[in-house]
Amino acid sequence: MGANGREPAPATRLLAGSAGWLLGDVAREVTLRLEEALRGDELRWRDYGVLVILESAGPLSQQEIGRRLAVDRSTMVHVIDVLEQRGLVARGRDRADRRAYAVELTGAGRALLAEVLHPLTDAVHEQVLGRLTPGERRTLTRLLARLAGPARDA
Amino acid sequence: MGANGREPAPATRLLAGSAGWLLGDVAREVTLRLEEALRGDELRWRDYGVLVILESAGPLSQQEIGRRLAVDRSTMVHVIDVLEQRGLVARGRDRADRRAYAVELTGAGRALLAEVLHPLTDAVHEQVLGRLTPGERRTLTRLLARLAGPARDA
DNA sequence: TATTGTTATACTCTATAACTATA
DNA sequence: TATAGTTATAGAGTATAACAATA
Repeated sequence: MGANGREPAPATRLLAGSAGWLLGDVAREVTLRLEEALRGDELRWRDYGVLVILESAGPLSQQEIGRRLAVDRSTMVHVIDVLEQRGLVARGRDRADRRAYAVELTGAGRALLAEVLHPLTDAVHEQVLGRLTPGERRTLTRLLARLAGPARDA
Repeated sequence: MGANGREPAPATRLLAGSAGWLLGDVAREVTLRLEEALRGDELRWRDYGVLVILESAGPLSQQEIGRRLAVDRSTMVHVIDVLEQRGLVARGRDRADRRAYAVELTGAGRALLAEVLHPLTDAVHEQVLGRLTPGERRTLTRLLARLAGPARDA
């Protein structure tokens, strides 16, 4: 009898009007479609985040990965457990600090990203952004990049 | 020891680059700031959504409100309980269907929206969008409005 | 004394199922 | 028989606190 799959935020399409609300609406749609797309591989948005971080930042401790995702280290234990059981990451030891793991992508993890996950998310972005012309898209990207910068207070 | 307040989505600023990821980053920042701003009035994003929906769509049943927010009716019971206890909404009876409530804004609810909550969210939007010139902002709004339309599949 | 990973535990959020009163 | 609201309950998700190994 549920109305939800397992979405993070409510779908308040009613509030639209200003750029702020529209932003939320569009982003929510992207997120929902991404979660939906990843479901086929039994991955959550967060799992994908771990893999992408490891791909771009090499071996990291569990705590460091959690810090970048705003997830507690105690929560990371299970997240990494699952990814390790699926053979997508491996817990190596950090030779400089034997308390910490050096979590790294396996070949399988790297391949899954390149062959499945990245194309999947590209496709989702394409579905949503495809309504714009290439020129409009460049404009949008430029404006959003201005907004996405660091510290910005009124 | 937590890394979170109670955010919905992880903060993966690392993935930025394309419009799709930037969109998520900016929207996440808006959401975090909104939750933060509403915390002062001990309201969650969802509570605000209920009030806004009632403001724009008049008295509605709990189930209908839940449908618009993608929240189950069993969950709505407590949401409305709290808002009612705070005197922001009232459970009237739907005279056409005595099974259903006709939940409506009270004067206090309407006043809180007008005097506190709407200004608050406007301020948050201003903080994030304020980096753009008025012209850029109009452009952004126009582009997002194109994206926020209904059904759009590749 | 501080930190990484771990575990046990508790708390929050939300849905499912069963119940009631209506329809 | 079906529906709105309610309640009890269960599950997912995630944090806090305490512990072992290491720094």
